[in-house]
Amino acid sequence: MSQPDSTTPSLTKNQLLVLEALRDAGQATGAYQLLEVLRDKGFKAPLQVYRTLNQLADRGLVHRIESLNAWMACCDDHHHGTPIFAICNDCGNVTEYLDHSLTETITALPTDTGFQPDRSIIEIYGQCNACVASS
Amino acid sequence: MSQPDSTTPSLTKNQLLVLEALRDAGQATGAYQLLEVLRDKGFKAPLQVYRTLNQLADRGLVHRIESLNAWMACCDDHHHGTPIFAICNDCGNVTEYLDHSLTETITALPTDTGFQPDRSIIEIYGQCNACVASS
DNA sequence: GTTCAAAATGTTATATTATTACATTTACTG
DNA sequence: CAGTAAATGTAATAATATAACATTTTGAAC
Repeated sequence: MSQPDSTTPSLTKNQLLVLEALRDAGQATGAYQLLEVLRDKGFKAPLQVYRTLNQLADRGLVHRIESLNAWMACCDDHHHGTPIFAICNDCGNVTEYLDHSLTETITALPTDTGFQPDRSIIEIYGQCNACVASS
Repeated sequence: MSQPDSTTPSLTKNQLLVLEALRDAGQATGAYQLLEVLRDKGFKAPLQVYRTLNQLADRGLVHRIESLNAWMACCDDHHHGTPIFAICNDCGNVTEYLDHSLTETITALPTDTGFQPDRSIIEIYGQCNACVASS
C-alpha cells in the first residue's frame, strides 16, 4: 500500500494542499467539505479532491473512514499495519489507533477457510472520554 | 441493537419482502438493486427499501457492509456480537463470521483512553478460496 | 535540451447512494 | 372503539462518487 520513504517521490502541489487541509481540519472530513476549503486554492471540482485523496491514501498518508464517508490525515505519517478508528457517537470525534497484534488476529481469522487477507477495516463506535464525563 | 426472541414482534409485510429478497440474493446487495427486484411486489421508491433495511438491521436480521454500501442477510438469524465480513477482491463474495473473543479484544482496545465501545465494524478484504485456486 | 511515456491535472456531465418532508394507513394498547 | 405509535406511500432533493475526455506537467532516456 505505501512505499518506503527512500523511494517515495515528493508530494505534488495538489497532494500537499489536500493533506494540509486535512491536517488543519484535525478531524474526519468529507470530500465536499474539503472542496469548499480548497476553492480558495483553485480547486473547482469534486474529482480533483477525490483523485488527490486516493493518491494520498495509496501512500498511507490519509485514511478513509468507510462508515463516515470521510477522510482523515494519518496520525503517524508513515506506519504499516491496519489503522483502527474509535468514533464517538455523541461528538463525532475520531481517533486513530495502531495495534499490530490485533491486526494479525483479525486477519488470521478467516484463513481456515482459505481466505487470504489483504487489508482490513476496523471502526469502533462508542462514547469518548469527554462525552462520558459530560453525560 | 436486537431484541430477544420472546419480545420480538413478527415481521411486517415489507420487512418480509426485503428480507426474502436479500436471502434470495445470497450476497451483499445494494439498496437500489433491491428496489428493482421489489418493484414487482409494489415497491416504488428508494425510501421504502432504506426504511425497511434499517428496521431489519435494528433487529439484527440484516447487516450493512459499510465499505460496499450494501446489505446482507444475517448468516444466523439472531446472533449477538459483532459480525466480521471477509470480502473477496476478485469475485466480490462476502462471508460473515462471528468470533466473540475477537469482538471483546477489539472493543477493549481503546478503553485505556476512556472510550466506551458500543458496536464495531470489521471488514476484511482479500482473496477467497476459490479465487486463490483459479489465479 | 529534445523526445517520449507516465502521471497528474482540469473540466463537464452524470451516476450512485441516501435523506427530508409531509400525507396516509395500519397495528397495538387500554 | 378511541388514541397513539409505528409503519407506509410518494415526491422531491441532498450527498457522495465516478466516467469520459482534453491538456499539462514531470521525469527518464537519449
